[in-house]
Amino acid sequence: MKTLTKRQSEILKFIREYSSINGYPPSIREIAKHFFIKSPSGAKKHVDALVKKGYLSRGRGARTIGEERFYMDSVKMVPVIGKVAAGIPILAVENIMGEIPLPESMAEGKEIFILRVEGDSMTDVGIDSGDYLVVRQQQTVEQGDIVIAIIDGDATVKRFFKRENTVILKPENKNMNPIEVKKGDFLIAGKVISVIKMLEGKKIF
Amino acid sequence: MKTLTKRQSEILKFIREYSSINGYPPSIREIAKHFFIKSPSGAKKHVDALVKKGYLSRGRGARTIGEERFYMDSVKMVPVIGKVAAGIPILAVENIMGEIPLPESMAEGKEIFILRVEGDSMTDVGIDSGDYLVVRQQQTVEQGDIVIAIIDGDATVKRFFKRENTVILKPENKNMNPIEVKKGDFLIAGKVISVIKMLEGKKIF
DNA sequence: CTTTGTGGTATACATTTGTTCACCTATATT
DNA sequence: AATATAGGTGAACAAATGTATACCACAAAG
Repeated sequence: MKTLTKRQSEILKFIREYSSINGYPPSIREIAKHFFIKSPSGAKKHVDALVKKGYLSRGRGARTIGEERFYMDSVKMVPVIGKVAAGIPILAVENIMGEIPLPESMAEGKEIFILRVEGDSMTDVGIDSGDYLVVRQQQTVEQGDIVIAIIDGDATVKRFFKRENTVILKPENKNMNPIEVKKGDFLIAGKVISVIKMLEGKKIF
Repeated sequence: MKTLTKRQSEILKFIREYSSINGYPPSIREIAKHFFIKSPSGAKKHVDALVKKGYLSRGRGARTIGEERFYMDSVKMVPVIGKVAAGIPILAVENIMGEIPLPESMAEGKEIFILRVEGDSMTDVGIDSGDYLVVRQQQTVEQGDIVIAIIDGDATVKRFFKRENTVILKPENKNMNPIEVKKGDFLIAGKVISVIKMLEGKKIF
């Protein structure tokens, strides 16, 4: 990647910060204003230079500065699900808070999403409140799998056991008791395939 | 959060996909064009509705549709460290097995690396053999931090406690005893900032 | 029955924004 | 000395974009 002048790198930094805060990039004139450049063409030259050097891309109309992000093909963008709204499918836009990149090896399969854990139902297997779960959406799970079950519109993490006519959803926490539910009274949203713990208390979003 | 009509949710989805691909949001007219709506005001009404319901925000000029609480994390490549070779700095090329992409929010800071856990010294806090640790390289750690300590060239995970002239490295496992080491007999390679558990037994490499 | 929300067409207009051109000043390179 | 790159000013213009208004139709809620 070609090197940038001090000024160019200041301007790239501003564009990134602005985009991150607002969700859309600055206009040429806004860049000029921020750096006290009195003419739009002054700012435009910097943007042109950054495009030429491969740091930015441009579209046609107004305010179309894009950041050139070239992900390797091993990167997969995975949606992060917020509060699950009752009745709405878990992967509906209403539930998606954002997307984060994960390596393919952590997110193999088609319908992968991430959920934030609330509650202490699985502390005995190292899944604590605030942790993030990588979940593969699937209806059929196997004996003993850790699953996301939706009961009364609420998403819960439990270990799955099948009985003859019912299903046992067992919390991995000595202080909590397993729940026995009939088929039809719950939905399996998917299987937990990995757990991400943020030890410094940070949130992904 | 208020529910969306089918149409509104289609349009929100389009705006997110467009923004994710281009780095800037679509214009009102581009939305109209995509959905074969023949008048810009037709599309504008949908955007207005999405703003009113709290899913979008707007700025002043052209192409200023912002996404309320929608985040796209950027990618950071993080090296995965294999067996730590005695005497060689942990981040030396000899120790690096490969790199995986992680979101910035999981890998904040300069010198981040990933280690695979071997052994059961931290099972009581949910860190099991085979898990991956995201570690920030730093010499100074605080009371109670989970750290990577190098003793006799071997990397081990322990909880760190400082005494007057020694340091206690405590395994979080009821069956194991804390080790007391003198300053100089060990090295702090870094602090564990997050844990990744692969439940299906897969390896990152 | 009236109101509200949804979803749309059509037209006109104001504003923002991008772009170009001419010209200026440095600094570094050939 | 000539040339390229970086950084900038100023004015004029073209294009893209947002907005307002009027009007239509349908469905749900009061």
